[in-house]
Order: sequence, then C-alpha cells, then structure tokens
Amino acid sequence: MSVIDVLKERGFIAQMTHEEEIEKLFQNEKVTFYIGFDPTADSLHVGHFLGMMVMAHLQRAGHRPICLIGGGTGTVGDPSGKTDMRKMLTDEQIEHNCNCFKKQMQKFIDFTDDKALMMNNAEWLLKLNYVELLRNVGAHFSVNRMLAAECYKQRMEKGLTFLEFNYMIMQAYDFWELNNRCNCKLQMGGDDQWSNIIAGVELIRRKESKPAYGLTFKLLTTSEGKKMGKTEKGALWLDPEKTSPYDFYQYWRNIDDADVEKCLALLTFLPMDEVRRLGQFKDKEINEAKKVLAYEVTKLIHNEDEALKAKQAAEALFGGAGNLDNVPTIKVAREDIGAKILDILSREKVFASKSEGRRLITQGGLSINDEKVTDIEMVIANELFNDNSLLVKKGKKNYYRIIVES
RNA sequence: GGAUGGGUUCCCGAGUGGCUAAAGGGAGCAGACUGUAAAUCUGCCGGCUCCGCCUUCGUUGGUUCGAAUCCAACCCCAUCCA
Repeated sequence: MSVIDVLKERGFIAQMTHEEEIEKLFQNEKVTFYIGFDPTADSLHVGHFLGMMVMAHLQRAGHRPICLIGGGTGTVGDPSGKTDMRKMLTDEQIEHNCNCFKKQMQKFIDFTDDKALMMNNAEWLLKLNYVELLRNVGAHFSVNRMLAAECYKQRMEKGLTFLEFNYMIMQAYDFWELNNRCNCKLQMGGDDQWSNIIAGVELIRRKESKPAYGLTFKLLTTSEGKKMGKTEKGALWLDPEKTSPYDFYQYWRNIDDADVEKCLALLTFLPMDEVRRLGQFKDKEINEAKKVLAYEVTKLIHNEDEALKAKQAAEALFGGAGNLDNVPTIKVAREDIGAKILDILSREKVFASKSEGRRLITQGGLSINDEKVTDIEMVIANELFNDNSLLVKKGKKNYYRIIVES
C-alpha cells in the first residue's frame, strides 16, 4: 500500500491537483515536499498538528518534509478564511515565534541527517526587489482569476487590503523557490490553502515547465463542522506551558462520540484495524476508545511519562482510585489558612473574577473534598486538609489539588 | 478629496434623552439527566468591599438635573463618485 493510500485510508486527504501522478511520484522516488506554518503565535496548536502528522507519515515512508516557517509571509498575514485583517506582528515577535515552532516540531519530526528540513521564508522574501518580482512573477498572475479564488470571496465583501492580496503571490513564490533550491515538488496544507497552493503549482509549471503538485488535507473539525481545538481557555496549545498535558489529555478524553474514530485515524499512529475496532464501540464502551485516544495523542505531543501522569490523574479523579499526585496542583502559603476560599481561588485564577466565583458557589458549582460549598464566606480551615492536601472541584470536571507550602 | 451609511458589552445584533449594565440570538459557565459524550430542560452570563457602589456603548470635548441616545471635532470601516 502506498503512503498516499495510507493517508487516504486514514482520512487525511481533501484535494489533490493530479491524483494519479502524485501516487506515481511517491512510488517512484523520494519526494521532497513542504508545508508552511505561519508564526502567528508563540506555540503550535492542534490546527498545526494535522499537518505534522502528515509529515510524519510521509517521513516514515522515506520521503523528505520541509517545514517552512513563514517568517516573511507572517509579516503580511493570510486572508484565507479570515473575516478581518490580522493584526500585524513585529519582527521580534515573529522571530521569537519561529524559534518556538522549531523546538516543538523537532520533537515530532526527525531533522537529523537532512531527513527533514526547516526553513524560513524570511530568508528570501525579505530580500525581494519589488520591480523585479513584478516582472518575474507578477506577470504570471491574473488578477481576474485571483479575485475569483475561494479564499478571497469572503474578503471581497468585507474588504481586502493590497497587502493581504499579495499573500498568495508570496506563497506561490515560496514554492517556486523551494522547487529551485531543494527540488521540492509538492506543497501540502490545510484545505483552506487550496487556492494558495494551486497558485504555486501553476507558477512552477509556467516558469519551469516542470511538474509540481499540490495536496490539501481536511481541516480538523468536529462532527458539527466547528474547528476543533477550542477550549474555554482559548486554543489547545502544544506547548505544555500554555496547555498542561493534563488539560490536553482531558480535551481528547472529552471529545464527541462521533469524532472518536476520525481522531484516532488522524492523530495517532495506531493501525487502522485497531482504529476501526475502537470506533465500533457504542454507548459507555466508547469511553475506552476515548481513553486510548487521549493517551496516544498526549504521548505523541508530550511524552509517554506525561501521558501516563495525565491518565493517572484522570483515573484518580474520575475513577475514584489511585493517588492524586499528578492532579493539577495549586500551592498556597501557610498564612492563607483562615482566608476565604473565594479570595484564594480568585487569586489563583481558578475563578476569572470574584463575581464568577460567587456565582459558581451560589449555583452549587464548587465542591471541596466532594462536598458542595454552600457558603460564599467559607474559609480554608485546617480540618479540610488530609495529608496536607485538599481537593477542589469547579463545575463538573475541573479539579484542583491545593497543598500548603511549608 | 466628495457623497451616503455605519462603529453598542466575547461574537452577531436591538436600542435614538431618564423605566438601560443596555432586548434578542450565538458562544461560554453552572444545575438536573448521563457515559468525564451528545441532545434536552433550568439558571447565570461587566467589575467590586454585592440589598449598595464603580466602569462600559469608536476617541475627545460640549449641551443637560440626567446621554449609548443631542451637538462639535477627530479616528476607523463599508458603498458609490474622483
């Protein structure tokens, strides 16, 4: 079975420019391909995860991925799928973000011995000469066609700046550049990148009279079509400082029944037989599949040790067994004993504000050691601690262990 | 540069002098039901020293006992014209 078949079977692929030729390409040679990542934040998030999985699959099959960090394009901002213009980032921010991306990708993709490359398009884009670019590249783009592109449709109504309009051209230029530099023949990306990818494919075919290909993978959406990876705290980050492994684990543990099989196929390396077997589970049983999903995904993004800890914490909290050592913990000082629980938990950001804390308690949404807190004025008393720790539950499933720092 | 319309709380969107912390919807949160799921029902949904007070309706000034609502200037957005 070819890698492309594997990707198809697992449900990655959305569109391909030349399906048969791409399949042949992967059978006949070691293919260099690239995926671009815009450094809009200082961490990758689940949205990027899918692309990384694709790279990993292809790398395992002996092909060579290029991670292209958009240090240059990031200064412009991709208008695809955005209703509003993106905020512009400063050069320092972009550089910082690029470095963060790099670190995270290295955990996931093997960059030794040039088995994968990491590049930054700032390297060539920032040097471009405007008039030269217009003559070399601009001549190959039809504004009429660009305006008809899906990715600009929304923005045609809302307004699109010339700056953003050029994003497509820059991305096409990237592909051309990589084609020249590293014989990169294929660009991949999320399905929202389709127009941008085609632009590059066509540019290479025109300039070089050489074949170039494009492939998009499906966006990671829930069964309801919403983007996956949104949490109450914002995006689901891959950086443990921004989203703890425990929260990360819990996100997948709590996923919709309908999305379990899809996620197992896309976000883990479990064999498809196993994925299908787990996907068959119904009702209560499907929780077993969710546990596998959560564990596997956490293991990939963080590591086995963190995945295990997250799993243990979850089992201790929800299964009622095991020790609580790995539960998210808040340390308080000795002099906090006697203070109001409301004050301490607001200070520790368990509540967004005191008002929210009050509301929560009034509505019966806060428990300490499994007993509902009914008194807003309740204080943290010594008797509440067993073994120096106390368990707070906010809402249905947010747990915090509080320990006193000695 | 000119004309017109518009900028309201996380998002959409009502509101044209006091009854407005501001309708309605979405998102979110909590409770019930459950399987740490979905659906459904109920409540909440600016902040605080919370039966009271403070801050918010593009910005800054002004009119008024009182302004998101009226006036002025400015900024931004959309559409048409140049």
